[in-house]
Amino acid sequence: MIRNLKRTTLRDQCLDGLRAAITSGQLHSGQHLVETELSEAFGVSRGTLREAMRRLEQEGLLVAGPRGQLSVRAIDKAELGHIYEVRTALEVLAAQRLRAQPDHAQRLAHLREALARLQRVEGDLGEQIEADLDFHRTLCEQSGNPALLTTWLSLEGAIRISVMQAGLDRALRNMSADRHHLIVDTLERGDPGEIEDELQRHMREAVARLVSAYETSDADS
Amino acid sequence: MIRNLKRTTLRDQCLDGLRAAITSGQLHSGQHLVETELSEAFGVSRGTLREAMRRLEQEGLLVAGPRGQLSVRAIDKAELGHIYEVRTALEVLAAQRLRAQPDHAQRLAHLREALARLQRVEGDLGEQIEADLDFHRTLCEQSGNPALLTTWLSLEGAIRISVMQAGLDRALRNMSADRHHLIVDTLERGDPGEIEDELQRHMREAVARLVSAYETSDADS
DNA sequence: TTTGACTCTAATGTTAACAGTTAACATTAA
DNA sequence: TTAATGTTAACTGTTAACATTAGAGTCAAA
Repeated sequence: MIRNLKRTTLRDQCLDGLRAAITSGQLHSGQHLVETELSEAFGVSRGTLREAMRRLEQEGLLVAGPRGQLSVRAIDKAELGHIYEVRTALEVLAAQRLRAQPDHAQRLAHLREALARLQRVEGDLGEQIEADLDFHRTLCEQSGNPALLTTWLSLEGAIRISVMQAGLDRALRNMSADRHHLIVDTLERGDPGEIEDELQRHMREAVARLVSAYETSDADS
Repeated sequence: MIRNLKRTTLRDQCLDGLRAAITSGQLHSGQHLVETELSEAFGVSRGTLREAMRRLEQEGLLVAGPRGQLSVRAIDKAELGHIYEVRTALEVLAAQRLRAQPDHAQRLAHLREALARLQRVEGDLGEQIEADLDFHRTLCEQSGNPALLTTWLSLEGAIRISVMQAGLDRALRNMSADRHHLIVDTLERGDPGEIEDELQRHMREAVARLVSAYETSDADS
């Protein structure tokens, strides 16, 4: 099979590298990023790095301070709630649209696949968060609405930061494939109201988990 | 009175200038943008311009072709439908959240203000589209959820391009303040289902208008 | 007519250096 | 001692130049 070869620019490598560093916690929330240090660390020039940073800025992973100084975004409890409110609305729409597709059986199969992966990696914290996000991303992909996926992706960075801030271990405690099983089952049954309720509940619980982690870390400090 | 001086970087000026050029139709859909030409036109270096372009790329106003060549995004009928589907979901959420705020009366007042402007400019095409977007943006602002506004803004560029492609005159024909009056009235009455239905209808009609404009221009060509 | 090698050009990718600004520290004078 | 004023170091804003590559065009040989 002949595929398009992918050309990878330094800028894109920086982008991926930075994103990974942030979402893995190597660069923690609030940390100030110095262009000169980073460009040296990546072995690229400042101009190249800056383009990547501008992108991350708009993705919501970085925020600009008064003098243009970029730092890793910190997300408080209120913002977390707001983000998940939007996220929920998007995924509810995704579920409804998926259901309305003529080939929804096939699309559901993709979702079941993502679910299977989620079960497979149960126990591995790093993999589990990836599998979880993958499941929800798949839901948006299979909605048949690319704009919906794009919009969801614009929230993904912020979601990852929230999880990272809450602490991987805390965030994932009580988080299992079972809950996602419920979503797929509900989707299969196909009652729109039921689907919405199930997703609302799923998200509400996720927020509660993350917020509680915030509070215990508040107590620590 | 001594005020804080407004610090405006060249990058941000380029950003605004480019956005304006695109959404005003000076740069038409599909047009290829050459860095060297633009940087010369703006009187800035390529590096500075590139940062602005990267941002517009992620805003969805520009798309990158092979070898990184950026051109003004063209939106087809299918994409238009997808975008408005997401937009509708966001605004429905905004309306529901606005309604749930403790000071929703005050927030509704802001919306009425935007409505008044819409009535005031009736007739002036350029102003009308601005007032229309302003109304819907205000709805998101007054939802009390900043993340919702941010997400909506990430669609605004694409929406403007759609309108521009459809042609200002065609897009705005049949578009009146009356229809927005209905939204506010429904919001005031406060029945969630009714609010959703009204917004759905509003958007469905908007898409129909825009798509019909596409088709007549298809016939022209 | 087509293929292949070659050149040339135009555009983006990338870099290094310069300029301006801020914040912290050192110095001086009252 | 302290408050005002140099002074310096660090960082971002900005630029100009160099590197690389896709694409068009040319031309000769099969």
